[in-house]
Amino acid sequence: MSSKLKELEEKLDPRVKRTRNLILTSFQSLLTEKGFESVSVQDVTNKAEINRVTFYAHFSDKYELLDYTVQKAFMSEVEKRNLNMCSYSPDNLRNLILIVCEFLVTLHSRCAQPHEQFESLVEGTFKKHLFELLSRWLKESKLPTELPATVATWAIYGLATHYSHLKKRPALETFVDEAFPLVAVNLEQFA
Amino acid sequence: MSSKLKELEEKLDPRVKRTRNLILTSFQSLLTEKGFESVSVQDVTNKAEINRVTFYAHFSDKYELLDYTVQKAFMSEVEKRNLNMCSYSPDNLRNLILIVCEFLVTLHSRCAQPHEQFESLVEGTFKKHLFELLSRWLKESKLPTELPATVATWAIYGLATHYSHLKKRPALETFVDEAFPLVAVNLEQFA
DNA sequence: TAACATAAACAACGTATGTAGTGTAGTTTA
DNA sequence: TAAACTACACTACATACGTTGTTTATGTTA
Repeated sequence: MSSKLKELEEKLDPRVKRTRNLILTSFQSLLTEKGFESVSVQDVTNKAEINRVTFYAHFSDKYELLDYTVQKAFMSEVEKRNLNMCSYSPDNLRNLILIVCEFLVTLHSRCAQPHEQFESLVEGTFKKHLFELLSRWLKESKLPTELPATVATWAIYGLATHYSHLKKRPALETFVDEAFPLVAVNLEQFA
Repeated sequence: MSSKLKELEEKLDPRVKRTRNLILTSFQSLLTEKGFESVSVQDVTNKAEINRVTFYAHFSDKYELLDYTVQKAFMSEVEKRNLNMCSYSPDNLRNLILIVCEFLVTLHSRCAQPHEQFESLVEGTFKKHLFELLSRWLKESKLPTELPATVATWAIYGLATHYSHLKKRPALETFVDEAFPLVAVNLEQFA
């Protein structure tokens, strides 16, 4: 899945790779500086030292750029922890919850004044991939998996959002201990 | 809560009420015609026959307008079914799930090509109110309610989104029968 | 009804967006 | 290495956004 994506990316024209990376890194550093809402396409292309029009050859707008960024970040996390090709187990679930929490905490620290609109956008992208992953985990089951996978996806993302918004965050492990059973109830039949 | 809001609105300058209504109805009909993404502030004010600048005296942008619209719609649904001031019971939960599903189905029928960004925005607003409602339901409990309320909020909204996106939707009652236990597991301790 | 307060209209401005056309320079393939 | 391809730069344009200042009209209060 994501390895296919990598292959595709590696075969690209070096100019394209270069430009895309310039856009990505400029975008990320601007995100930390000023926050998503106040970053313009102009800003990105200025920092990347490319022409503004070139930007539109790669992304249709800054929302698609955000999408792409989030997707890349999530996939690299998942691969790092080898969660991509496994099936449901309590341990895997714990790790997954953990990843999502970490991801959102990091996101908040790396993005100045993350406002609602921004978070909504990230959420949409992120959940899509989370759902795919969970569906893969439950795939071998003979039971219907759509609804449990849906509930789990949303519950995990919801809990992680909650955690990342707390003023005084407890230790991540502590939180995951509390959160885990709330998600696991509906998945245990697949263990 | 929402009654307070109504009181406030009724004391408004008639000119304000008039203008706001013009904006709201124009917006809604444009939503059905062209879909959220392709509606501009200009469009709204043209149809409402007010000056574009006047719009900004009422809403800071079209996103805030959407926010306001969703909020009003949700609250009126909740009040219609008297779900506002009660506490957790299986029956209330069923009705709540039902409302949310209906809301999203209606939304899709009333909005041309609802795209991701649009749905994300609706979701943000909607979940905020859903969470408040559920928290109110669980309030009297001595148990901690934050995490269960969070999970329930997200699970309900997730399931409703899933339902509203199905090509061939089963009868609403049937779906709610399936969905209900997945949400209720974590709330039964409050019954 | 007179005095006051303020909502809305109108004109004008600077900025960001997204698109189109043309030329140039870097990349791939034969 | 020559030919074909295409990513990028640059110019230009039409459109939408959000704000400011001024005037007019409508509503409120004394």
